[in-house]
This record gives sequence, structure tokens and C-alpha cells, in this order.
Amino acid sequence: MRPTMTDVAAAAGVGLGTVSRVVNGDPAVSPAMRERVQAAIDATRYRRNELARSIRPGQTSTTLALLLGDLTNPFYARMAKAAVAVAGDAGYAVLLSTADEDPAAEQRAVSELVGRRVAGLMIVPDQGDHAYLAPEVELGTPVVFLDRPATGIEADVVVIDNERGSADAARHLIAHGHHRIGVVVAPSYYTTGRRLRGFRRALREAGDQLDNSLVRHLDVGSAEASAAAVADLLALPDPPTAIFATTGFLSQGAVLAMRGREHEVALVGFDDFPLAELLPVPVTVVAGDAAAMGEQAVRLLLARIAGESGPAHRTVLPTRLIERGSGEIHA
Amino acid sequence: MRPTMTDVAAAAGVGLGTVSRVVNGDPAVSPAMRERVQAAIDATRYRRNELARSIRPGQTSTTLALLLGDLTNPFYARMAKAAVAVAGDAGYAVLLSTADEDPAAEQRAVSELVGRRVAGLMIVPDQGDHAYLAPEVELGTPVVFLDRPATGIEADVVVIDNERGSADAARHLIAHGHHRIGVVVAPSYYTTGRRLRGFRRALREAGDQLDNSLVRHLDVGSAEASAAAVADLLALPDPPTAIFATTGFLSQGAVLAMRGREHEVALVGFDDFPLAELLPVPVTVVAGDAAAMGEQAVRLLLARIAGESGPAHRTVLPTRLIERGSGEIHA
DNA sequence: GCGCCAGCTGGAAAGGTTACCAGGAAACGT
DNA sequence: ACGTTTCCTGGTAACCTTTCCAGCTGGCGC
Repeated sequence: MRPTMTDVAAAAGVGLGTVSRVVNGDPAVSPAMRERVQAAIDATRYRRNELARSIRPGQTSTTLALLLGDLTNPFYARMAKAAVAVAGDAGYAVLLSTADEDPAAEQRAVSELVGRRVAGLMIVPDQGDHAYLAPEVELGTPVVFLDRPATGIEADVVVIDNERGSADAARHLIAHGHHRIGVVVAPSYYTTGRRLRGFRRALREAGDQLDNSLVRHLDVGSAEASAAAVADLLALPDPPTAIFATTGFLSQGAVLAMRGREHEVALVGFDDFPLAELLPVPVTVVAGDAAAMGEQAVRLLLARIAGESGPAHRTVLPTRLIERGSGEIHA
Repeated sequence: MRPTMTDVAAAAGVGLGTVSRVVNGDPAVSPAMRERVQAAIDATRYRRNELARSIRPGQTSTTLALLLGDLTNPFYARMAKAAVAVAGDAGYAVLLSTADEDPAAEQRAVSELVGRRVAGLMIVPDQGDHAYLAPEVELGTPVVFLDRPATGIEADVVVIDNERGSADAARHLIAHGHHRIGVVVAPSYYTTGRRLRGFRRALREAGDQLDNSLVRHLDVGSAEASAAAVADLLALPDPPTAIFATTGFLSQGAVLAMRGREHEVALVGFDDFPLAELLPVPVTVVAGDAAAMGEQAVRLLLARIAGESGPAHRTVLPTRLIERGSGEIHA
């Protein structure tokens, strides 16, 4: 159906090897011959078959895989966008796969991707054990974890500085006079745990203390669950003067619950989200650089593909506190 | 490096063909033999090489390609998520590529993808000519366009009903007593043109007329540009009582510009966006079903891959008016 | 002028899989 | 009991590309 090198060779009346050399820009071919073959390539509309190319031994395909939970989360969308861009610049395509936080689905997806002989795997891991990846890594498929490390295997990882970011949030609230702070914590594993820890520690270092009765651990990380928890907190006899939400979705839920009482309660959230500055009361956020995370992951992968074999790298990206004036106590 | 069928055959002491049959679930193999081979597969950790598999004649790879402009746009993110999910269910992986609205980049990306012998292409096309795709389609790679049709080639397309959706928006505003309506139009080609047309026609059908001096065509589709244009409209001696924004980003810019005057001016926007209901004044939107668009595109592609060869399909998905109470005139 | 080297070209093998063909054994019918 | 059919298995070719090797030609040095 599609023209092959053989077709081009026949059209140009040359050998197969010569066509290959021209296609790959091998300098060991005379200008006249190059021109003749190129004409045949154009005439036949030949396009090199990357698949056939990468079944050769030692050859690794020029495709990376990105496996993540939810593309609808703007953080992951930005991450994916950056990863695709950087990979594309290096001549790599990106196979996108989703696992929706389901360990079994993740494992199935990895199996699919490995079957396609991707040159490297980028994974936003869930809390399950990732020892099952060891044979793949051993067989030469490098793996990079994003946003959170994985248990059961040692591999490169790119995370943001959850603790420091949360500490910044805590200090921001303290500086604005808050002592009674409610916290909504998403049911995640690594990131939210770190965020709570960093927040708590910063308070302690400031001579303050987090009131555990004001910390709500949610069963699901949805805005609705957060809204319910925050409403509950605000209904207390002695409600908190500020809320810290550990994820973007939770912040949105908090905004929902604070409707009409925006000026009584301050809100700081982890993860920036679009429109945060347009809300009735602008929300101060701790922003992680999703694009940098995606870029760094690709770079790590490319280095491993190129043969780098040192110990696992751990990249910790800084966060940025974006103050949007939600700190003052108005009540 | 990685175990191959030959390794499995050697381990099990059987022929290559038998291994292939077991791997592919061919029923013409005795249970005893199946078990023996399966044991060897498990022992060697064999995984079928999809690349080698798909270079065979007639065989098409089990990979689809999705080429879009901006993954950061929540509409496209939802679309991509749905497409990946549906494709995955059918055993297809999705190669994600971005073109950032640049015709040259798009063409380069398509070339890359075709080189990887994807079984089908999903493209969110920009305004350039797409005749260059004709040879690919002829050579058996089906193409589906999403969100907007492409010129220069006949292919399946999935769009939303831009005109009817905008007409709904117009009727909504009329029903709430608006006659002086400002419109911000993004510099896009197909969608925004349709939206403006549908909006204008609905007004005319209601015996009203769109004042062209209140229609602002933007050079860029950013929130900032929209904010500037809306601010300009609101600064008129006789400002509009309502704004219609033709895209989600433009709506957000309008919200920005309307700050502090939310209760004087109504806002209706095309495209739903997160947090629209949390804004100072909830924004009524015309929502297209991005997920349905992605799903339908994959389905069309799979049908074509399966051999369907009729004329091009044109799927027009309905929109939904989500009223969030922004219609009343408060001034 | 002859030999040698460099430069260029052609051919063949390999890589992992599938499809097809042939062959062997067992079972069944007569 | 013999022939035939069915069931199962093994081997081989083909897919498209790259790599390696061999061979050829022309040029240059001595």
C-alpha cells in the first residue's frame, strides 16, 4: 500500500542501501546520487516507516509514554502540554495514557505501553506498590515518576516542594494574624501528607500550634466533599478565621462553602487554579510549576535513554506563593 | 535484551508458530500445549512486541493520533481524556501531539505521526488548507476533524452546534429584557464565526437587531484582550446591558473587566468553564460536550479502520444552555 | 604505468512477528 | 483393517528497515 524503500530503490534504479543512506543523511553518497534518490522519494511520496525502523536490535523507539490520573486537572494538563512540547523538540512522540488512580488500570496501561516498546515511561503514580516495574527498568526502559514518588522501586522522580510551599502558606496566614486555622486534607498519599506536615511544622516554628479538631481528612478529593467539610468548620461555635486547602479542587470547594462569608474567613490553597483572582475574594495559592515538572521529566528520561546510569535523581521544584489579598481578617 | 517469541519457543521446547497461536488466543491449540507455552511465557516474562507485529502487511498499528492546539484549554483536555479512554477500551493507544495553531507545525506533526504508521488521525484543524492530507487518506489512514471542519479535503468531522447554541444564548438574553448587547469575538475561523452568526440571527428572528458598533473582533483570543474590549464597551456613553463572549477565555476576560459592575451588566459565554458558578455573579454559559466529541471521533475512526468506506460523516453535537442567573438587569 | 587507497554502491542478513503450508497423528467410518 | 478426515504442530517466508561487508571505480603516488 504505502511506498517502501524498495519502491524508491526501484524508481531510482539504485540499491536499497543507497536509499537508506540518503534517507538518513549519510554523507557517504555522491551529490548526483543523492539528488536522483531524493527525486524518487518525492515522486513516490515515500515516508520512512518508524515502526519497522525501531524493531531493529538495540534500537529504541522514539516514543515516550505519559501515564497520569486525570487530564482534567489543570495541573496535569499543563504538565502534559510541556512534556509533549519538550519531547517533540527532541524528536520523540508521546503516548498518553490514563489510569484514573486505579492501581490495576495503571498496571494494565504500563503493560500496553511496554508492549509498544516505548523508550521511556513517565508516570504519576498512585499509592500502590510499584515493584512490578522493576523488570521493565532492568530490561532497559527508564521510568520517571512525577508529582509523587513511588514505593517498591528506585527511579528518578520529580516533585514540588510540598512542605516548603505549605510552610509558606502557614507563614502567610500567621503574618496576617490568624491563629485559628481550619485545614481540609485530600485523601491522597504523598502530596497532601507532606503539605499537612509542612503546614503544621511552620506553625509550630512560629510558636503556634495547629488545632487538630480543625483538621478534616476527606474520603474523596472532590470540591463537594471539601465544601461540606468547610461548611462544617464554619458552623462551629468558635469557627476558624482561615482555611488552608491542600489541593486545588479542595480550594474550589472551600470557596463554595464560604459563599456570603468571604470577608469573615481567609483562604489559602495549594495548587493554583484558573480564575482564582476573579473570585469574590481572591484566593492566595501555593503554585507548583507543572510545566517545569513535565519538562524535567522528559529531560531525565532522555538522559537515561542516552545511557546515563547513575543513581536515581530526585528533583524538587520550588513553589511560589501567589498572594491575592485573602489574608486579612475582616470580621 | 527483551525476551522474544523465539526465547519462549526454546524455553517451552515448541515451535514458533505454536507460541504465536497461544499468544493470540488461537483456539487451535491443545490445552496441554497451551499450558506449557503459557508457563514459558510467564517464566521468561515475555511481552509481545507490538512494533514488530504491526510492520506486517495489511496490519495496521493499534495506535491513534490526537493532534490539537492547546491542552490547557479545559475543553480540549476533556476531549482528550474521553478520546484516550474510549480508544483504550478498544485496545488502542493514543499518541498526543500539539500544533499550537501553527499550520507549519501541524503539518510537521502529521508527518511525524504518519511516519509512526498510526491507524488513524484525529485533528483539531487550524484555518490553513488541509489538502496535504489527501494522499494520507488515500493511502489508508483515516482522518477525523474535531471542533471545526477543515478546508481542502473531505473527511469525517465532529462539531458542536455553534449556531444553535449561540441562538439559545441570544434568546436567553432577550427573555431577560436585554436589547443592547455587546459581543466579543475571538479571532478564530469557524467556530466564532458561526457563533456570531447564530447569535445575530436569533436576535433578528426576535425582531431585534445586533448593534455592530458593540461587536468587537479581537486580534488574539486571550482573556486580557477580551477584558480590554469589554472595558471599552462598558466605558461607552450608552454601555450595553449585557455581554456575549464567544469563547471561554473571552468570558473570563469579561468577568475581569466587569469587576465591581457585575450587577449592572449580564454575561453569557460560549464554553463552560470551571468555577463559573463561583464567580461574583454566576455566568450563564453555552456548554458543548467535549467528552462526547472525543468519543465520537474515536468511534468514527475505528469504523473507518474497520473498513467503513461511505461518504464523510458530519456529526453535530447539541449544546446545553446552563443558566446561572446572570440574565436579570439589575441596574 | 602499476598498485593501492578512498569513495561510493549493491546485496544480504537480521530483527520479532504472523500467515500459510505441509506433515504427522489420532480418530472415525466403512 | 484401511482410508480419510480432523486436529494439532512445526517450519518458513514476508513485512521494512538498517548494518555490515564486499566489490567496483577512479584517482593518486611512486
